[in-house]
Amino acid sequence: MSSRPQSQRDPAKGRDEEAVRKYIESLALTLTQLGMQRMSARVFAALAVSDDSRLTAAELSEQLSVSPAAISGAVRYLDQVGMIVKERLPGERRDHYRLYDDFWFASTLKRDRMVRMWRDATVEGIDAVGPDSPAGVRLSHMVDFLDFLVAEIPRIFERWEQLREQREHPPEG
Amino acid sequence: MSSRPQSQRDPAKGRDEEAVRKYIESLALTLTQLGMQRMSARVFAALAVSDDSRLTAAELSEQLSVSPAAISGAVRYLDQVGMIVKERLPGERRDHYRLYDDFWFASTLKRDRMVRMWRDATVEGIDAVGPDSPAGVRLSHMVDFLDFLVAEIPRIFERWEQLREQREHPPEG
DNA sequence: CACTGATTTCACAAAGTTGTGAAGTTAAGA
DNA sequence: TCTTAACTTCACAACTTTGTGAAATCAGTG
Repeated sequence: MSSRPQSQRDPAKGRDEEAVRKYIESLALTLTQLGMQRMSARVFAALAVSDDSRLTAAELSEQLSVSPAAISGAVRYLDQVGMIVKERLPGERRDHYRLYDDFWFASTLKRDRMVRMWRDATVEGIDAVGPDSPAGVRLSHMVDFLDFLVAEIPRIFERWEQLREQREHPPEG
Repeated sequence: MSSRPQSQRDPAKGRDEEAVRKYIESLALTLTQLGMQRMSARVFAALAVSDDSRLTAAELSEQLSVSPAAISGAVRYLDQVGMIVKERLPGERRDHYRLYDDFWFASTLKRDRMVRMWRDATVEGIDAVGPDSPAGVRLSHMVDFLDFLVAEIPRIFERWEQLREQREHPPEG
């Protein structure tokens, strides 16, 4: 019993397609719980494991076993939030969808926008309950925290960039 | 025309109930878009604007115009993720639900758990596509970033605590 | 220990979301 | 300009989620 009957790694391809499919669904599930639409999450995951992070709608449709219509809707969303680009080389029939390498920024910028919305809504609330009431004071603290967060997000990414650069060009050659 | 006919600020109460209700819905909407369940978001918002951040199920039910059953479900969730506490003073009939003042921690800890899940799922993915394939390299970078994030989150809160302390006890008395 | 008010659970109805097939639109190549 | 492959849009059906009323459970109080 040294072979794996169901989850077989094909030496030619170098990847265990069964496990890849499982991973796609597992990553998609996590992203869904984080608030991403189901199909968009699956498309995202499929692109992430594709070797050149670039697939056509037809390939996505086949790999995920869904209709082209579903792909169309999913990529529209991913495009809007800036996580993928649609590419068509001159003289080509089909679009390719590419994952942004720095999609972290894109997805986090979206969250940043939400925090700002939260903050702005809360400022309205302070006025409504009265700035000096206990609730008003509490809401003011909330705004302080949200302002802090908004200011902090760019710093986090700076730090990540630094760290990445250090890894790619270590101090000692 | 110096009075506001619909959105009236009652001097006795010191708050514009109409505007408060609007704020509750607006905050709830934002939180929903951030991934919180609708009713839980409304309960959270209602507690945030209540003067002592403490309401009974009946009060919540009335203020939000929903059944006690709906409140029951919403507070169960909020309790699970640690954003509220259920309190009943000895010799009382009804529970009070209180907003954690440092609910930021709770809500962010939940997100932290998600990031870890994402990270762990991705490690599985690396094995599936082969660590040396282009996809494998890309997924490794993803893991690096997620590890960075997980490490960063506690530091952010440390910084917030410092800032808050400075505000409350400024260097010059 | 029975009574009563409060909360939770459960089955179901209403509302919302998601993916499909089919029809419509766009653009490359003859 | 016509043909055709590829993508998008739309109405609808399947599925999921959410909130309700009614019944059950729980906890104080006489």
